[in-house]
Amino acid sequence: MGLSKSSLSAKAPEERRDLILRATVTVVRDRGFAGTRVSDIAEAAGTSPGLVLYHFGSLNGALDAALTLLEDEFHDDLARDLQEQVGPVERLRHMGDLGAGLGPAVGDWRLWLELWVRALHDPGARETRESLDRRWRAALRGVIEEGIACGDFSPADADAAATRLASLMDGLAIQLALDDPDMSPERLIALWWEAAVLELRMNP
Amino acid sequence: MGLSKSSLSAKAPEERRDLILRATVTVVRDRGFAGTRVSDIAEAAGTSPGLVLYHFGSLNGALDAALTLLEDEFHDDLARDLQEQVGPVERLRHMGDLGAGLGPAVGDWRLWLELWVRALHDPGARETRESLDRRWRAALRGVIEEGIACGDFSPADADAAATRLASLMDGLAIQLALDDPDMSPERLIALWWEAAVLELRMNP
DNA sequence: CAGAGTCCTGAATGAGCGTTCAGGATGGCC
DNA sequence: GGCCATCCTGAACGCTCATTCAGGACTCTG
Repeated sequence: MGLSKSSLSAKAPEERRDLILRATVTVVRDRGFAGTRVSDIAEAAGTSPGLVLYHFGSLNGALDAALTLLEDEFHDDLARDLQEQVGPVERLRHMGDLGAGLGPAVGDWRLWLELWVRALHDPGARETRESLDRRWRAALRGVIEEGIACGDFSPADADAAATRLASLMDGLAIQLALDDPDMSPERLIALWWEAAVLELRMNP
Repeated sequence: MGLSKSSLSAKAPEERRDLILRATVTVVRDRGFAGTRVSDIAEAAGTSPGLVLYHFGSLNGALDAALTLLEDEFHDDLARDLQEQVGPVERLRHMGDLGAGLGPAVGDWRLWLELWVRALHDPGARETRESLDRRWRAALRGVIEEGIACGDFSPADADAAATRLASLMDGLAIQLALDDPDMSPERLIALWWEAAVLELRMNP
């Protein structure tokens, strides 16, 4: 029995660390930052509270590390996802799908809400939030410019249109995250797409 | 000295209760729901922790009561504010100002963020959130219909336009609440108004 | 195979905080 | 004036955690 126990311990510390990180994201997702305890993370990761602190120094350290993991994955997923699409119209449409939670890139909007509130009080979270937002908006802006270049889009003001479409997505997604009965992924996509058509004066 | 102390106590309990409620809102505004302690509220209200519990039963009771106070005031302020404006265009413009934080009705968007996150985990907050949202959207919807009736607005889809304009306001306001360097009250107003012009096909 | 370093555990510690409570003051009522 | 209900205080209680720590096990190195 000593063996069976030890087969789990001291084995592949990097894997363990990563496991804990993902467990942290999971716990934050349904408990929120404020409700996440060290023991919750440990339990979700199938390990002991001590190990969480061993790897990350403190609860806050684990939360911060989870945040940066999230940021990196978001970046990679988004870049990969968009590359798979051909042409600005398809890419734009795909960003709508991502916003509706259909892809891995945006993930769960509840996490975004949590991040926003944490950003109100924690400088690290504030930076992560800004960085994530910047990347998302830059991607949107890139798609729009691509569309302008090839004649698919002709917005009156590309900058304003990009900001509005990004903000609209946030606002719609809030309702989705909060399970508002008036919102659904399909409706979000439809509403957002119509706004995009309007803003970008798309050529049919 | 016994007198000077007693002059503050046991005097106007309703006032005291209200004072505590307002103190609660203040504390939540800059500490957040998760960071608000009973002693913070007591200190901000210039009273003792015991009294907070005496009036509201528990910390959560105080937070909930503060939330309903907020909801009522929001409702009253919004109705009054809008009545002071003449015509749908003026009213719509005023709603933009309110969203930018210029009026008392919307108050502080940081509180809205906090409310959203609390709504993720607390049923009471969820209801308050939905109610506030409904009222705000109903007001917007009312203004839009008024504008349609008198020919100022002619949106392709009034429902969709209302939802989008409300959501856009939320999304823009998040950046304002988070002190995003790319956002300011003036920019929010301008961006939102342009969207309204576009969505509602306003007659100039 | 001995020793050292790394990884891991879970019980102990101690701080922070919600809540309780015993008691004091006030104001109204008879 | 005496009495009672209400209002109010702040010290004390007890619980919930984050964090510490002493020790055990594994892996690698020589």
